[in-house]
Amino acid sequence: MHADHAPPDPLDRALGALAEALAPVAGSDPAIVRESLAPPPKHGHADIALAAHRFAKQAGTTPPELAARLAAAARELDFVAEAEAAGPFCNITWAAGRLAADVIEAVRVSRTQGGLVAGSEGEGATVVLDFSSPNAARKLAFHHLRGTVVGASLARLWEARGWSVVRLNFLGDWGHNIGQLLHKLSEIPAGDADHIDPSRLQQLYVEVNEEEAADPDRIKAASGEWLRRFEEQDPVAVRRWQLIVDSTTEALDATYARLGIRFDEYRGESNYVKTAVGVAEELVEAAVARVDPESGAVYVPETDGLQAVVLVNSRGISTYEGRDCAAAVDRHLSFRFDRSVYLTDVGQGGRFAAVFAALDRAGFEWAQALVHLGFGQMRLGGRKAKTRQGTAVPLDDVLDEAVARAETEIATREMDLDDPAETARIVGIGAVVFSQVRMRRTSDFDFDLDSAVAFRGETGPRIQYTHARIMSILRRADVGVEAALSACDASRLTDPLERDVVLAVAAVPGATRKAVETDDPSHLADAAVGLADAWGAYQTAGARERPDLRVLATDADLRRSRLGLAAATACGIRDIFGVLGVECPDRM
RNA sequence: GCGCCUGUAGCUCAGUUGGAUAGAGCAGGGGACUUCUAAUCCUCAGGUCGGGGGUUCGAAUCCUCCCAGGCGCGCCA
Repeated sequence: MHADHAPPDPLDRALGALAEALAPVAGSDPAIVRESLAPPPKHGHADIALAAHRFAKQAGTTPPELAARLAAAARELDFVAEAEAAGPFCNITWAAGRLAADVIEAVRVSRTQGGLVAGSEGEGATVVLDFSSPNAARKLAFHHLRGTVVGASLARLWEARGWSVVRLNFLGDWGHNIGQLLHKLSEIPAGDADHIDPSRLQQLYVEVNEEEAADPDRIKAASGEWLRRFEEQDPVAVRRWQLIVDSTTEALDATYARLGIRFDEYRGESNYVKTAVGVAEELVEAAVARVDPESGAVYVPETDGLQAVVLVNSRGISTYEGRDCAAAVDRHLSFRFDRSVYLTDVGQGGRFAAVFAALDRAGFEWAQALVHLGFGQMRLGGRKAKTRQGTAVPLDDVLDEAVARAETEIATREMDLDDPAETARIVGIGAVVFSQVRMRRTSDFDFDLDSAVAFRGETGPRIQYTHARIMSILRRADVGVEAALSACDASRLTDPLERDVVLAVAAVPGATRKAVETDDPSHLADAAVGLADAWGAYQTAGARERPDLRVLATDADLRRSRLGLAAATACGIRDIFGVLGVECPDRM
């Protein structure tokens, strides 16, 4: 299943071997047994369980009897510590020392293979990912946050799994708003027109909208006229348009940089305004689209559950959907993708489904590789965070606020840091980023800066803190991560609290696979929380009521074992946060 | 009107495709700093899984009907 050079996954191997051993007893296929293995409810003590109900009839016995037989078979395995029937369930506990040794070794090996999140599903394949999708002349706003952060995370995840990823930003650089600005720029003296400061552009945008509110007819006419001039490649219009786009991307890139994000491609919507008409004609020739005899508009009629799509309006101008079609063609020609992904809010799913289906029926065989991934709607204090001109919350403001709060928090502690401001930046931004990837991709959720930046509970900063505490221990021991992993004798890690940490580390590869399968980085966030929970309980116990669990034990062998576990945990957190886009300071 | 989505603790969310006594975090109560970083940890309390009916050994999960929200539905982007 896994490519040779992907790091080993001991838990996966153990589950596979267990399924192989139990399948004959259950009278079923190993793959089916494997799928049925599930963690028991919280109150149980076992690590993994198999419900015997579904196999009993086939095995010609009752569920409790079969569970007993399964337990007997499981006990024979050297990596199983105990197995027992509890009514119709067979509960299995892994042999702690054995699993720990495999897990630490897997982490050690993974250091040279791209980390615990590495994999090879995407080897040799190219995926184009369209995400963020801002509009010209507007700042990146709060409502762009989710798609931007999740998209960047997916891009890193796919790269870790071998894909060649094209990060593509589809800029809204055409339409009424652009027309307004082309017109408004008439007010700028020619001498200033080499460059427009982003904040100035923003200001012009607000002003022209105010003017339009006061005198709609005049501004709409002027805007339409400028848009037409731009389409005809009028030199003045083209130059103004370029100023707008340059100023916009300058501002956008500054904000993206704060989030550690860069794009490989900016493709503006305006590139497709004309080519979309040609693509629409192709769809008409393929009998997928029609020309409305009355209006002259080109549209794809409603078909089996898919909404109708207008490609060209009655004035002969392409619509957004028409441009989507043209852009899809362009992406195929430019990148020869194996998969072309559009990450937008879930509400646009219907539209994309209709567009993709139209391209497919028109005979573009690559249209099968077009997929829409939706993310849940963001709410701000229970209200819809909508784009309303001028009133949208700039993302930079949110980031500034998060960093400011981290600064305040840092000021209250005694830890002396080389660069408190830099730490505050990492913690504040990390808190915001983590809040976005924590939820399942498709869940709507209510964003509240206070809870995102609370720095306690299931937050980025708490996980960063866990990592920093581990690094602090390694510093005291004067040992590096690699050395600690190599020197570890994991068979000494037998305390239940240590076992929990081992299991949390062991869960990382599986969580990554799940994230890939579901195109959802939140499963990685879960694994990171699991690491922080397990390590936090262990380290705090060692520091308080359980001095026998101190990592820096006097017994040299034990100390080496625990340092190895510490290093493995730090690696797990770092590997995951690397994909999620959260930095991990060594001190905080 | 048609279609899709959502409804789980006071709040924000999980729930591994039908399995055991439905889980976390926050907020609330009670504890642990001479100790490897208290941005931590331990503990308690908190639920008719929106409601009714159905399917079966077994339902938060599948079917159906209601109720309450949200989103989309041929010339906006």
